[in-house]
Amino acid sequence: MIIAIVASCEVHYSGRTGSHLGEGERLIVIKEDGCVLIHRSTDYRPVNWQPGGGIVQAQLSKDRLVVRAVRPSPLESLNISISRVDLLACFRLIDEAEFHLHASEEDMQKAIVFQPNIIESGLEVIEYERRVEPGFVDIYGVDRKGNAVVIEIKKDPAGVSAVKQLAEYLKYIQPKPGRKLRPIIVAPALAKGAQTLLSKMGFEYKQLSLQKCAEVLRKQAVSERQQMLKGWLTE
Amino acid sequence: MIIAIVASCEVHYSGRTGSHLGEGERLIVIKEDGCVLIHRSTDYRPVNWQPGGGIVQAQLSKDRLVVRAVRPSPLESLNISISRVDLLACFRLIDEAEFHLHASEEDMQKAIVFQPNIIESGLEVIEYERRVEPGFVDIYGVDRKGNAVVIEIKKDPAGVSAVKQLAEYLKYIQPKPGRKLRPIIVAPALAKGAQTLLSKMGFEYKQLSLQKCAEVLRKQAVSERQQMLKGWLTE
DNA sequence: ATGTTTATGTCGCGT
DNA sequence: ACGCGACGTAAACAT
Repeated sequence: MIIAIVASCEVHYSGRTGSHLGEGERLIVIKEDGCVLIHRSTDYRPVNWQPGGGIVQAQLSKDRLVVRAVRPSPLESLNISISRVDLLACFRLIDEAEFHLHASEEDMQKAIVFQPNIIESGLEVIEYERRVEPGFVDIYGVDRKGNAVVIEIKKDPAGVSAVKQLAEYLKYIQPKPGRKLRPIIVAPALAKGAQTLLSKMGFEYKQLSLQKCAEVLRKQAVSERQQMLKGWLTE
Repeated sequence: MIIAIVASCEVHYSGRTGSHLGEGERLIVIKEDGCVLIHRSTDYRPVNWQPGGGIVQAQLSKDRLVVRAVRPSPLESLNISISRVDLLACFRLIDEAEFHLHASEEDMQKAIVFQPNIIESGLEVIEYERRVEPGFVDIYGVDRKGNAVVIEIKKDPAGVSAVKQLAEYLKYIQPKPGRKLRPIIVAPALAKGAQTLLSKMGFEYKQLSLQKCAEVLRKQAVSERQQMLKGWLTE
């Protein structure tokens, strides 16, 4: 259930701080979890609001309709005093769809840590977020032949700056004697000028999409859930 | 102008990261600054959105209405594919009112600077936002007996972290020889564990409400207006 | 255009 | 309940 109201109203807020908004026309939205939004004709953010979880009540007082939303902790209350209603629409929204946010850079890292073979067969991850002087190396590992692998992950097309960043890290990393050091850029794509510098530096590039990582993480979530179940069953 | 649409739709977002939301009924709001909000039947935050400033366009494609909102920088686009519209309402909201947010932490500081006796009679403010190594001391002053007073202001109930922050500042402040240094926490209330640490450190606590500060600032505004009038009259 | 700080930030997670 | 960190944080402000 969701209620959308277009009305002329006055708004008072009092809680962590306080606010007042004089009479004017706004869009008021009240949702079934008790959250309340008051939107003016511009701005992404509501001018006043109340997060869900609290109590919402309405009462007729003199010639105004007063809607009050109170949150217990932290104690704060929102008062909407309505003088005229131009639209009042209630809808029971039928919406069973799952919302899916694709992998961010951190998720790409998690996916590689969980399943290093999405980069290359035989790769083993030794460490991630390894501290080096200028920052953190995303992933540090060893390939099938024992060579050191240093991976820089980008969720956006990797540009010249990504290559330079990786080059910077390499100054502080020494492979074991007799072992090669393989710097690899992992990203969904290579940006315009990056290929040239990449070749010049002798770095490798491995294409990896956000979708692929999301897939791996879904599998991981499933397997973790199964492990948990197994744990309960054997107790 | 504000457009409120209740419709069954599918949403794709692509930009800094990506998301997908399958078919379902939602409330879509499009405002005159080009911002777009997609709300489900719960949650304070929209499930998908686009901040204002970009381009919003709509087109009929086969048997679906596609609304597309693109932001140039960072480049990201929101695609809403609508299969059925249950409500479409447009309003030119007449709303000239000023929004006023009162007494934030900064206003508390202003109130104390303008009228130090709300903290304690005889207090004089020497400096505010005084730079010390780890940050800024909210207020630095001298009490009636010539002791140095260092005030840390919190608009929320002051917790352990506030006490620690004040303690940190003290390391960098030396009172004149023979004078005491009085660290004071000013806040509307003390949070749970703060009292213990406060006593241990030997700090003081002065209760000050946002309402009180708002009152002081109102008086100040009035007196400033009177000063200004007086100035005009004597010109 | 880019970086830094604030927010009635909100939200989720661990203690 | 509190503390801490992440967020498609967004927005304001300074550089």
